[in-house]
Amino acid sequence: MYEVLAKSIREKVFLNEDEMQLCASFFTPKKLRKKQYLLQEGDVCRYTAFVEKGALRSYHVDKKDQEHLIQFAFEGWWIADSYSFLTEEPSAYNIDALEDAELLLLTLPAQEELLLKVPKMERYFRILLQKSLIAMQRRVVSSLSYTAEEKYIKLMEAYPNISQRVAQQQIASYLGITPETLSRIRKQLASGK
Amino acid sequence: MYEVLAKSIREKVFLNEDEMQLCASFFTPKKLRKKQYLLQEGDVCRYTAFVEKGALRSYHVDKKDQEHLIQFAFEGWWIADSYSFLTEEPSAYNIDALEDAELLLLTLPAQEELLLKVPKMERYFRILLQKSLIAMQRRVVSSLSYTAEEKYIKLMEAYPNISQRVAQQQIASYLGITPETLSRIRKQLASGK
DNA sequence: TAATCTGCTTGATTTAGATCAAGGGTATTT
DNA sequence: AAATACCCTTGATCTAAATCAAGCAGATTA
Repeated sequence: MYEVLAKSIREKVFLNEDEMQLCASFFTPKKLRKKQYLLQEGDVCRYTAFVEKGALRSYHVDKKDQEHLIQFAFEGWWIADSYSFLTEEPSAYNIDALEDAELLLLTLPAQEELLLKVPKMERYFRILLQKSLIAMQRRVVSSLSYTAEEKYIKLMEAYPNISQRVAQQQIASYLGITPETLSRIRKQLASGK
Repeated sequence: MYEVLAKSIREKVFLNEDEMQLCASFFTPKKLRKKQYLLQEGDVCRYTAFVEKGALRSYHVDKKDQEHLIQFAFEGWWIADSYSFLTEEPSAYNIDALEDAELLLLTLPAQEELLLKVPKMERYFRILLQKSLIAMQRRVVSSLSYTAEEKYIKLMEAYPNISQRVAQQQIASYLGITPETLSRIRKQLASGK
């Protein structure tokens, strides 16, 4: 159950077996069925979730009822609404499972105690956040600088297997375009290059 | 010279005077004139900069020579191209001063040593990154979910004084719209609401 | 097996915002 | 004080992508 997490941690900091065990003890395992919510708009985000298996997404629903995908999370990734998690204010986002999933949940008090007992984990989270920030920043640049087609190509280069895991409408939502536009782009790329 | 930094640190972690002094010793002060570069595209980003005074921006120039503003940085903020800083690969971005500025620079080796000598700073940087990530995420949601006008209104709500500090074209670039469109939006909002 | 969903495609039309172009005001430079 | 640069505004036109609308194939359910 904790292999993926242990691997994620060991890539960034050195923990001995005891520390790793202690660390694991702060997490609660949870299984999620496809389409099941981990977080619904209006609720406080009580967990940061580590994905051991499966796939989740976080998304925002605008006033025209359109979904906008904020983040995918596959094996080895974390997902949450950090703002709601930290402030305990109701979330404006939703998180649900795109596939059946196995998660390891960490509450805010558990995280705080974990960081007290295993201070090396400060480093783990710092490095993690650094990487997330770089990815987010890249996405901002992408949304500012590129056309729909360029954004799609860049996404496919960065995550070549993503189209095997998630529906095209999810990818369209992530890119900030409509499924129709994505379909036309793919047609265009498939034909005359 | 280090007051703003010391305040930023004390808001997040407790350091005694000695630790604070030690901490400060890893930074190099630097003054930048308006329009002067801190980082140019193609160079490796050798510093993360803490802004003690003044204002900077990071931006990307696309193939049509258009600038896209990634981030503003005023007093108390950090700025860098984290990707280039961490990987030592050439940066795709530029950073320059919007106003004369006073910076405190931290190189990667200096940061590493700082974190070794003052491990509490892991926590400082973690908290900092958490906040940056939340802000970035909000920006992604904004770019996916809102119209130009809504994005502008939200920016003004979040940073009411920004228009006194930076030119409208910079704000337009940050929002991902043209200066013409921003001008029209402002006219619209000023008149009949 | 038929029936209802769900996801994808394709076509016609619309639209938000971009682009192109010009003019005016206010700093900054000479 | 003139010259130059920079920034903002306004108008006319264009365009990438959205919206609206159908139809179809594969999966799920009855």
